[in-house]
Amino acid sequence: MSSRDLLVETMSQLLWERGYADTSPRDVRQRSGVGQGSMYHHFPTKRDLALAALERNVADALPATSDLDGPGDPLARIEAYLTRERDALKGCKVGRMTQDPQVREDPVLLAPVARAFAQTHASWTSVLREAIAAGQLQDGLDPERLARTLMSVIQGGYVLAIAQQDPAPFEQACAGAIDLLHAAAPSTTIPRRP
Amino acid sequence: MSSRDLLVETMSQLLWERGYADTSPRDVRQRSGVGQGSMYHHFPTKRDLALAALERNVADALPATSDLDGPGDPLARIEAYLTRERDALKGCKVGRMTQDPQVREDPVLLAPVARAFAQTHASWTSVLREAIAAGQLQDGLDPERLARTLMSVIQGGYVLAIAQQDPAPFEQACAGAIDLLHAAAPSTTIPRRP
DNA sequence: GTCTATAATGCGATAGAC
DNA sequence: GTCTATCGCATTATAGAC
Repeated sequence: MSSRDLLVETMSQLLWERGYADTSPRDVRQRSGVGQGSMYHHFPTKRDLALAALERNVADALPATSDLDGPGDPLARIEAYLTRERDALKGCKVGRMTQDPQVREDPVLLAPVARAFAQTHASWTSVLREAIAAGQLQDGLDPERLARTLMSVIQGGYVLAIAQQDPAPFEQACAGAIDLLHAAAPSTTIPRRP
Repeated sequence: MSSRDLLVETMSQLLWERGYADTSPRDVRQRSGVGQGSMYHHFPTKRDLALAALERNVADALPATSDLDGPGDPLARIEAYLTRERDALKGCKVGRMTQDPQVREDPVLLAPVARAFAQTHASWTSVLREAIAAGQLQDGLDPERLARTLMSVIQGGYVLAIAQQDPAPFEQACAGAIDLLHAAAPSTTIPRRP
């Protein structure tokens, strides 16, 4: 593995574990074993390295949405995505970045994060639209809104899990969302004949 | 206002705006105008000051749950809480702390955060139980789970809003949650007589 | 590309006078 | 309680040889 790739890989890990503000170039050097000179040759500033690492983290995280995009029963895809194995105590490597002021205030650093969420929102909207069309969810529900709701359940679930130092709240949040989706199925009772 | 209170107040703001790692004792001094000697007299370390400020932020944030606890129609209280005016781009002053490794890894600093979430969860569970008992939500929904789900919607909504630098995703996430709750009302159609 | 040396600035605190 | 002075170390680089 080239020094360059090693630096990006290491910074990606550290951004996930510690965030931007709390990760120093020295941390990256020590964990990666790459020397000072090499590091500043490939990446003139910490920000440059962080940008590359952030893009890598986004590229890492997005394939998970293939659960949503893939073919098959829409509601089943939604449930598969919501029950997918996740390390709740580590949080989301993309969502995490929104809490780092130096990332959030820097349009260039924030851009990959915004793109990732926009794309995920599109996938969610699409599968929800399908579920409504298939009669699995009540007509009249707004797929774009619901997409925001379900994305939030995941992102917020991480927060609850870390606060309690226990993955259970994350799992309960997702399970509760699935319960709600089931409860929002169109009624199957047949209205009394007029 | 005493120097001590001024320090706590200022640290509270900075923890909300910038987090723990990215806030230095010097930042606190400069914004508060309190001198070095005073500061280290009242708070021997940055961590001591942060703990006091964190407890203040928790005390600030909890009264909002009175929307949930208060008397009246349970579902209306839920909707009131979910549509309450919030500055989505600033995020949650309590939830934010879960993303600071130095807070999350320090049981003493994390404790007030965990307590706040536990208490909020209790309020949510209680109002949801009432809503189910009142026939506003389908019987068989689990109030504890649903409480996690709705708390997550709020916490995650902040993440989406910051990622897009736009409060709309937050509002949509909450609106979508309300839509889902309405869709999860018990069916009012009368089943065909057997 | 990688190395070692150097440096300005900030961080988080301590010391001791008033 | 508040002030000023000082401190050792980390951060975020830069310089220039190899």
